[in-house]
Amino acid sequence: MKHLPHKTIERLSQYRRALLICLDKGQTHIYSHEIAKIQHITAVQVRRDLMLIGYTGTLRKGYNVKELIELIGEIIDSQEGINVAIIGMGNLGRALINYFAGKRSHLKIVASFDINPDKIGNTMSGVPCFSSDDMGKIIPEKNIKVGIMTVPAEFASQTTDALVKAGIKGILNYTPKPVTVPKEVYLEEYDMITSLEKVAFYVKLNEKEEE
Amino acid sequence: MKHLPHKTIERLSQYRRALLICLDKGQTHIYSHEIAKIQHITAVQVRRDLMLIGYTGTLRKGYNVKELIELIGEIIDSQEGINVAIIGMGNLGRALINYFAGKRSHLKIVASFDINPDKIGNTMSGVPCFSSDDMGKIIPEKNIKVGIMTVPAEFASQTTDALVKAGIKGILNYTPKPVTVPKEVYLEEYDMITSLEKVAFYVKLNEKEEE
DNA sequence: AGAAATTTGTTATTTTTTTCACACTGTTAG
DNA sequence: CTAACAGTGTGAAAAAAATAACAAATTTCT
Repeated sequence: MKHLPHKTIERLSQYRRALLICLDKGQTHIYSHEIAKIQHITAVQVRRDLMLIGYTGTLRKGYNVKELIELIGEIIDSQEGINVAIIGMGNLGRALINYFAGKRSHLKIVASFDINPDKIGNTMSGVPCFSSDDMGKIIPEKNIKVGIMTVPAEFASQTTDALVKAGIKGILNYTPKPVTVPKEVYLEEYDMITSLEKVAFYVKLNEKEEE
Repeated sequence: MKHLPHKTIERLSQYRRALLICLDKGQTHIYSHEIAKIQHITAVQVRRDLMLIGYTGTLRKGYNVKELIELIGEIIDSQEGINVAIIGMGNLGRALINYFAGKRSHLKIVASFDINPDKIGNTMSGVPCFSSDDMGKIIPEKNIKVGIMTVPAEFASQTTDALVKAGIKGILNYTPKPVTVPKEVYLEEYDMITSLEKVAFYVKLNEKEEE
C-alpha cells in the first residue's frame, strides 16, 4: 500500500469507532451505506476507503465487522502501542484524560504535566501528574511519543520547545496559539474558536439563503 | 462574492486571530508570507484567500492589519452577533467557557445546560447554568442559535434531538458519537480521538520512513 | 429457472483545493 | 537613472478528494 490519503486516515479511525459500537451490539456484518449514514458521508466513499486498504466485503452481506476492525487496527495502529502525555491539567486536560480512561486502545496516556504544585503528584484516572519542569526527564524515561498540549495560550511556545527538546515525535496542539516545530515532529493543531466561528458562519449563511 | 471555499472560511478565522495578536503588538502591516508562516501554509494560499474576499494589500508593504481584521469580520461575522449555548458542564464544557470568557467576539455564550442539580443555578464566567430539561424554553427565549455539545457520548442523540426541537440552527458536536440532524441545521463534528490517532499514525509513519 | 433487486469493487469524471509561474509595481542601491 | 529586489495579484496547472457510473455477483422473488 502506497499512500493513504489524509482524509482516509481520519475516516478509518472514525469507521473503527462506529464498528466497535456495532460489535458491542452483536452486529456481525455492516453495509457500506450503514457506515456512511453514521458518518454523514456517501457509501461510495466508504467503499473507496476500504478498497484503498484492500479490504473486500462479502457481496450482499456487507463487511465483516470484526475483521474490518482488526484490519483498520493493523493499518493505523502501531505494533507496540504509543505512549501519550497531556501537558496542562486544566479543564481540557482533565476532559481528555476522562475521555480516554479505560478505553482499550494502543494509545496510552501515561503521564500528565502541570506547573501547579497542588496538581503535581496526584493521579487522575490512573495517570500521574508531574511537574512541567521534569518533561525532559520523564518523556524519554516513559518513552512518550506524542504530547497533547492543553496549556493556556501564553505557554504554548515554550511548552512546544520543551516537548521537542525532550524528544517528542508528535504534538496535538489544542491551544489557540499556533506553534512551530522542526519538520521531523508531526504537528496537528485544532482550534475550537475556528470551529465555532465556522458553524456560526454557515448558520448565518443558511438564514440568508432562506430569505 | 459567490462562494468562499470551506477551507478559506476556516483560514480566515485563523488569520484574524493571528492578526489580532499582531495588532496588540502594534504591528500595522503584515506580509502574506508572515501570515503563512504562522499558519504553516504557503504565502500564495494566503494571498489567494485574501483575493477571494477582495482585499488588496499595499505593494511592498503587505496588508494593513487593522483593515484586514475588519474586512474578515464583515465576511464571517454576522451583523447582530450570535448567541451560543454549551450543553454539558463537564470538564470540556467548562474549558470552553473559560476559553471564551471575556473575548471580544460576536459570538456570545449566553447559557449552559446540565442535568446535575448541583450545577444548575450556578454561574460560571458570567454564564448561567440551566437544567437540560429547560432547553426547549431557554433556547428560543434567549435567541440561541448555536449549541456546543459536550455531554457524555451516551446522551449525544437525545441532546441533539432536544436542541433541534428547541430550534437550534447549528451544532458543534464534541461528543465521540456521531449524531444526525435535519438538513436545515448545520452540524460540525469534531472527534479528539480521531485527531490523536491521526497524530499517532503519522508519528509511526515518520519512524518507519527513517529506517 | 429466470427476473428483479441489492450490494460490492473499480474506473472514469468532476469538483475542490493547492501550487506554480509569472506579470506587475513600488523601493532601494548604486 | 537604472538595475536588482521584494513584494502583490492572478490565470493556468496540478494534486487531492469526492462523486458518478456501471459491471459483476449474490440473494430473493415469482
